[in-house]
Amino acid sequence: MNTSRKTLTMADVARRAGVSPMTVSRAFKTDSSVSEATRQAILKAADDLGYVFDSTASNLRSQRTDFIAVTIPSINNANFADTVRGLSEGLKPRGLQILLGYTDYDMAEEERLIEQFLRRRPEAIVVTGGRHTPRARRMLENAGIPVIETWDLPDKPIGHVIGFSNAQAVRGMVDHFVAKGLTRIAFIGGDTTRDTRGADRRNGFVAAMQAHGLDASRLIAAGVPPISMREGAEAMARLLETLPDTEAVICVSDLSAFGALTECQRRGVDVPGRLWIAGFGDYEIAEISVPALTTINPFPRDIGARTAALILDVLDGKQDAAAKIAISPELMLRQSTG
Amino acid sequence: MNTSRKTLTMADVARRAGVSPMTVSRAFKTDSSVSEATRQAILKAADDLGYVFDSTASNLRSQRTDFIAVTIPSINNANFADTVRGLSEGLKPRGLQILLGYTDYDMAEEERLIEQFLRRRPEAIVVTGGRHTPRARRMLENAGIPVIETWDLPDKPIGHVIGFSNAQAVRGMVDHFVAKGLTRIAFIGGDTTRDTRGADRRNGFVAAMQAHGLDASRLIAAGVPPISMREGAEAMARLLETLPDTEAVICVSDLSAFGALTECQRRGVDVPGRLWIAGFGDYEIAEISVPALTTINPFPRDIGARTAALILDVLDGKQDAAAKIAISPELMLRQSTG
DNA sequence: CTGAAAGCGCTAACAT
DNA sequence: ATGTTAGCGCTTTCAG
Repeated sequence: MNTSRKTLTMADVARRAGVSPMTVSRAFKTDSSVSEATRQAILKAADDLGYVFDSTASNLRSQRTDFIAVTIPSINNANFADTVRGLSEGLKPRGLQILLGYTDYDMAEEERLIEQFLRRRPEAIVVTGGRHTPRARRMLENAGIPVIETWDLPDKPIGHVIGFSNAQAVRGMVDHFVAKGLTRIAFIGGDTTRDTRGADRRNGFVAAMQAHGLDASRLIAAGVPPISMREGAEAMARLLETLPDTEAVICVSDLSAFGALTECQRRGVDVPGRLWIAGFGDYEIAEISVPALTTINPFPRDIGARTAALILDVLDGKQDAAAKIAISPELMLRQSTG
Repeated sequence: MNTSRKTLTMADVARRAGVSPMTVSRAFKTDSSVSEATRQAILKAADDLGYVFDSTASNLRSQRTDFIAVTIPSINNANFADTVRGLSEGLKPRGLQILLGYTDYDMAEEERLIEQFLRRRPEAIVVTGGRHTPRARRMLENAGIPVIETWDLPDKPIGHVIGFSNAQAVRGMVDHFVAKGLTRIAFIGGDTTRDTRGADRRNGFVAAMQAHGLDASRLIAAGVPPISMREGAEAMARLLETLPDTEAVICVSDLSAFGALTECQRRGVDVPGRLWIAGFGDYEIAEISVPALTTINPFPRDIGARTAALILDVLDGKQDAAAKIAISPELMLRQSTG
């Protein structure tokens, strides 16, 4: 590792290539007007010297960073990872780089992250969810860059929105169960103070049950979000002990649903024979587990891909009004529910 | 969204607070010498105006970005996510921010990413694995910043190393199976050209089998890494059809191992009664699936935490020699292997 | 504890 | 197609 060499600048490259620094600068931009011979000579000189372009200087002078700031609740979540992948693939052709941070499902942490990110002068900022601390909201409103809220359809969006109603998605599942003749339906979710999307799903469950005139009190709290497989299993154990006549369980995510399923397997409770189980997210495990899990697919990758496309349009000036793009989650019926 | 307001600078804040820009600069640094009254007045003025500190200018002038560049093979992998979490938690107290990129298990993509990252002038760079393209290697060697290779123990490290031998970890599992009297052992892995750690695991399997004088040819290629649960299931289907007398299968990861297990469940093949299955990574699913999966825990979070600690030491000048920290993966014996 | 001057390395703007 | 000049918004450095 070479730690001693002094920093090389474009002036060094220019001297070696026998041109001005400005020409070096142009040679490093693909689209600019430099003769091909000159460009090759410059790139060769740069390579010989071991010059590395300095973005920090470029960023300041050009007032462009080519960063897109993105906050997600957790880095360890296949759904959000898919969204980031969709985003990243859409942005890469334009040389935009993602500045990724995770909030741990904590709005105070989100606020801190947003502040840090805005100081880095990103071209746009993407946040997960439509609820924020007042200060975070103010910072986003005044950021002077495109703001995109995802994974939700907030009533009062800050800027652009690409998402779906978590409550309504769960309602569709409840409606399906009720149509199949079930009435004793439970919900396994996390502490509602943290994961606002999880809370929205739970609220959707309660509202849907009440709309059908059914008991909406079979609610099992599984701990602090994100709910793990283990916590799903523990919640299922409690459900089986306290409300053994339950006919179906909707879990806040596929991970907790799978955990719940394994608890049934350990106890010899037949799924779907004695109990139906459903999740949320359409993680790979839902498709492959035995039995396969009924779930809701919110198309995480599409959310990312469409967010990327929107950002490019906005930066190109092709989109001036605030966009509101509603994703339609799909109910995926599988063996775990009959 | 306010898109029109012109950019505010420290000079604006200084004017409003009745001080010089330099004092404003000091007020924004926690440790600097400004009277508390002045600092409060300045922060209030900044808040009133809606001023947001500009890191791009700070970065250029101070020649510090507080970025730590990190490349991982995939963003959608719980093991790497845990490493990033450990890293991030260790770096946060010092205000260091992770610049995260994923290579898709592709060394050419890694090279591109490293080049992009180095232009951003990070304080250090962390890469996953110890194999790189020649050019990537050269860039890292000449970067002039600490380089940490993780998740591997390369023969010729570039700088610091924090990891383990993937081959040796698998060897330990083979040894265990052989000690239990098994001889017909198979390996399910991906195309070996991409995932070098996966290839190392496969090589470790072959070497261990040969060391025991056993047939090492029961190798099922499951496709392009990363191997999904579904691909694990498909590989198991092929294994059961072509080599039905196999007694145990070691899979390149827990995800493929779980997929393989589900295929056995669909076919009524008893695990561990007729066949043993083991994975790698100690993902949550290995612990909770029924039967629980035998696996190897490489302590991903520790890798991240120790990498963070090392970076802080190096930046503080407390560590000058290249560190080589060997993690000892642990064999986790569970129901899927007897 | 506070201020003035200078400059980090690049590129916008204007020449030629 | 290439060069010159100036300056992006901070912070280093030196004074007081």
